Amino acid sequence: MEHAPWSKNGHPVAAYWNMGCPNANAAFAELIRVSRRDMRARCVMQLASERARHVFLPFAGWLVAAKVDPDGARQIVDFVLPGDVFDPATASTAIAAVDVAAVDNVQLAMIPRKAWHGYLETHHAAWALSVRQTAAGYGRMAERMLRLGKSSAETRIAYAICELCLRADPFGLVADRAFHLPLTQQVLGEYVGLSSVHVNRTIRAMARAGVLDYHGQLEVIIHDLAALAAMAQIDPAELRAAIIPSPG
Amino acid sequence: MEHAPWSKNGHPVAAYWNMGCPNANAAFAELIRVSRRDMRARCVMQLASERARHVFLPFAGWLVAAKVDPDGARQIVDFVLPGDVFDPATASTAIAAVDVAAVDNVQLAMIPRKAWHGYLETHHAAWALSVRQTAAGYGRMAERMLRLGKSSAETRIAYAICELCLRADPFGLVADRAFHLPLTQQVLGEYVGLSSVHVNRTIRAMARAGVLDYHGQLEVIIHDLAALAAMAQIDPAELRAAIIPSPG
DNA sequence: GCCCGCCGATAACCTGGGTTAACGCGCGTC
DNA sequence: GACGCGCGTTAACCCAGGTTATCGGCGGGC
Repeated sequence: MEHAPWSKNGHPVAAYWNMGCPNANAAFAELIRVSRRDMRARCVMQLASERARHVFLPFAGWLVAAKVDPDGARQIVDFVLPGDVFDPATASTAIAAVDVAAVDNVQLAMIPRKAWHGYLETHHAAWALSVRQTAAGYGRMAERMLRLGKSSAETRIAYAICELCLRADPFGLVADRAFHLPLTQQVLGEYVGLSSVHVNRTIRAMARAGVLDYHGQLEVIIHDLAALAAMAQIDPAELRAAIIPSPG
Repeated sequence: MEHAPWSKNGHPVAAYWNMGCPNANAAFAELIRVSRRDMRARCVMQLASERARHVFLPFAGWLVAAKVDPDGARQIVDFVLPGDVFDPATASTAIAAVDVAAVDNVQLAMIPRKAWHGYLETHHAAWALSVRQTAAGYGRMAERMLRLGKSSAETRIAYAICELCLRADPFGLVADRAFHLPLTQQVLGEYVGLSSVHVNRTIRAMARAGVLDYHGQLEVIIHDLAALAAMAQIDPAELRAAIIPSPG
């Protein structure tokens, strides 16, 4: 992993949010400069129902937005990938709806919410991108809710793999059909609403069926994309359009 | 139900979105005037993955945002209540993420998306309200996702009743603890991810336990709010803050 | 008036996935 | 090098909730 990627204008995340506008570039760089952080895996940065002070913008590594129920079971509401900006605020904007934590080691910016919203109000292209990101997040949650409510374990897991593969792709993390999810089976289970044991059963069965291959820590190789998409009950192109915020 | 409520300045939904500003008032009234509709129960106004042309603003009656899976099972992603503005667009903003349909008979405005977004850009208070509504919707989905993924039937249903009671309240539809949900048990099941049979089993058990009372078509009376909140695993005040977009 | 379709209510039966427990492996610590 | 711990893997058991079927009531259409 490269060193301090946000300091480089050429970093894909910076380019994504600057959108080539030198004016925005300076303002954005200043926002980042003062709010960059490194966090270790599992570090919790925001607790649900505490004050929401920052939006989160990872440059490298993944975050989770999650809720924990009284018995300690965790449901992951969404992953936050490099380039995504995540605002945990609820209706009463001072309070966070969810916990935010690092999945793996993360380089990110924790930007004060007011500063970020000020940036959006004065930089129209960034604002428009933010609107598309929000809509994309809504689309993802709708898709996942459908599967959480109605679908078999196989469908849920196949869908999660498709979704995360698509989302990981824009920043070139995916070579062909082989890619790395920085997730334990436990965490994947918290995402799709299954126990880690059943995640294991299901993934193994998919591997046995020749649909995909994987090695520890979810190093995934998709062998039969058509079959995987069928299990996930999606059309890859359509899902991409619904779920990936296109820049520009 | 009163006649053509949108034509009256005093209508609570209009007041909510005008926020007393006479300028906004006129612009808002014009938006509504040209886009108002009446729809019968179950009428579908938007199909997922078709072009998203309108935002939906009900004045009376409820809408659903839902997805249908290949076997025809429907998952309700969110309800749209009087005063809520719902934009079904995805990441590629031309396409809708979800179906939108009327739950019961509905009086609403179907406002062209561009016109609505233009209104928001030129009326700051309305824009701020819209941001809070979006955040509230996110908070609701996060809460419901937690329960879809992890919780028992009892918890899911108790939560749904609490949520819908809170949301129905702001427009004075709730007298004490008695209120009406315009839902069949089938529809409630599609909301919480349960079969209608199991919804019935669970609600009956709750009634037998003295927590609530109800009569056909979900005419609900809450007898023991504390017990219901405990089942739902919520604190009512906290949930309200997270989920209800306060005006102003 | 009759018919029909929708909804609530229940019972009987079945299964997908949770739970628990046990084992092996790789990695970091001391 | 020994130990501990997190993770993947598998097997055995069990139950919450799905499925199917049946019945009664109610409202709407003709």
